[in-house]
Amino acid sequence: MYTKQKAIQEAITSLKKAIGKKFLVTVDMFDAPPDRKMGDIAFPCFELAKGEGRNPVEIATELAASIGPTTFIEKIIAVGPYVNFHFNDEAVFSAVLEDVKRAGTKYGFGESGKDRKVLVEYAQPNTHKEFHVGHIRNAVLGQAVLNILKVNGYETVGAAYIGDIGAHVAKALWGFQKFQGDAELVKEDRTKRLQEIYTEATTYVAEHEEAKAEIDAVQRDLEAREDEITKLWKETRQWSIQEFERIFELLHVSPDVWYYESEVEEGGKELVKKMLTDGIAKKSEGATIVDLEAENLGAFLILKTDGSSLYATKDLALAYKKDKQFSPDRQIFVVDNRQSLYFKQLFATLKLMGFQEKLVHLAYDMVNLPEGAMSSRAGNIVTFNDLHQTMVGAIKRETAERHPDWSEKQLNKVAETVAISAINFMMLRQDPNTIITFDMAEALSFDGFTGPYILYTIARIESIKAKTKIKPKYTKGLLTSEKEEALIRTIADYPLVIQKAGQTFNIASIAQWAFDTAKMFAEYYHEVRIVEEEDKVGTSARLALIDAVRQTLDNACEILGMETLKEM
RNA sequence: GCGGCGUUAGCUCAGUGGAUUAGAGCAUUUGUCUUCGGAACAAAGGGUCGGGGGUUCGAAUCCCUCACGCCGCACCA
Repeated sequence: MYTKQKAIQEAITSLKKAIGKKFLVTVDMFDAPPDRKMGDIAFPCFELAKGEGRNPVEIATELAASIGPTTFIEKIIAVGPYVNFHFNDEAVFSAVLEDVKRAGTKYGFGESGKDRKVLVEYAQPNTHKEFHVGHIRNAVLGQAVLNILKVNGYETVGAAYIGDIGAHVAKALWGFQKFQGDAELVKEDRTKRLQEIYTEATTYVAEHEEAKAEIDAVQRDLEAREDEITKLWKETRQWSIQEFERIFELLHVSPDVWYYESEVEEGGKELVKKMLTDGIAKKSEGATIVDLEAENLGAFLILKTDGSSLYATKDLALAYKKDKQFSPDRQIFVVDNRQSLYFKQLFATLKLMGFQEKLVHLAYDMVNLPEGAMSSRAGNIVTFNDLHQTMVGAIKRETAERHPDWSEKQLNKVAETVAISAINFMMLRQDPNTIITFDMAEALSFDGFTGPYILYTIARIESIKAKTKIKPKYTKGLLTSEKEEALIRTIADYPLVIQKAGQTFNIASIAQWAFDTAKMFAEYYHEVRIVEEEDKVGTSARLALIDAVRQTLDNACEILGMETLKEM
């Protein structure tokens, strides 16, 4: 347990003693007072008063008067219907800095997920199409969820699930044979070319009705694993997969296991057969469905009339496959919110089948362009490569101006790191349930609420540390300015932010915390001279503080998939 | 038609288990800096929290209703 949590426990113990057994005080009842001057934590008395049929203001006054100071709490004052607890700054400050020093890269880690195992499915791009900014949101969000669970003590499994089969693949392969043939294709261009072919094929089909039958034939041949088309499928599929591996690595997205739709298709069909025998599924209008009318979820289609599989066919099989391989307590599906009904149906069906694990659909909204939704069929998409290259280019130019003496290699490394921090932060700073309107001009601005601003803060602290020989060491009573206290408090808050995010998956709150903290440091830096060679004790204390800021920011960046830098 | 989500400053977004004059970033205007990195800091202007009604001492936040937008509702994924 970290200092602030300990302090809250002290407040709980005191309150319990004062109230007695008639009312249970818990951690999540505490609020933050609107103004720090009013106290560090507040206990609202509304609920307690309601139970006793009394005035909350009166109760607050009584409670405050009957509670005495403890190790971390020095004053207890009633303000209206709230009992406000003021921390003992000296005790809390040194304990917080000690926490960070002791835990280091693990500061903020908790154990709320101890002995529980969660599997997160995310990163589900389709092969034969390009990876675009919408896929980035999915992959980066899923990875952050995985990270926050890990940090809270859960055992985790991250699962990518690749759409490597189905109608879109058939169309792409048909298009490849028709438009590409044996023409030369260099390695760097091949996935981009696949996307072009897909778009071209879509346009062609719209104008040539007869092409549809040809594509259907390709799909049949493919499902029958006919030699020639299977060879082309395997080859082109591999291009996409290699590209995904490259992109994931750049984004710090690292699934533990990769599943493919092609490997669960057959198992899914068998499962449907069994469901028919068991009476869970039935035939309807030639297709196979699960009747979920009783739960107001309509009919859930699990096999097409022609006996070919659907997304649902494969998802049913995949749920069991994950279970067999990892037996998690919970499966989380990071999939866009258009799929909300689908997942309700899928989960209801699995429940009917006796599936035990807790299932959660973590929905997120789309990434749109200023002119509207992206469509890979129409080809108006911003791909990862477009965004990445534009960003790296812009950052490299800016970095070169700042560091004319740097080598090409150094410039590339820094531009790469800053670009990814900007991309990941952009995707994570906003509530998942809201549309991100992607604007390239805005994406290329690195001021304010952005990843580079956070990285810049860390680089600055590193730079200050590197310029003095004085070692960081906190001495009680030396950090008393308003900004210094604010910084220590935000560091003290961090473990609670992490714990809460582990329960709510509110990754944006971590991004917000990181920005607020970086902002506080910038204000402090402009107000106070940190290194004063003639004041060794004071400098030591300030260095201890800013190093704790750096460490905590670093830890937050790790969760957000942002690598940090000593110079940029 | 039914259901889900959304509507807060010019733009992009926080805040929604009811606490003071509703916050941030960008943009605009004006400043700061011979000193630890200006991807910085300070300040100003800018808001009937979509409309209406209700509950409450008190509502952006809870309830009802209307409007607008996006999405979903059987053989796509």
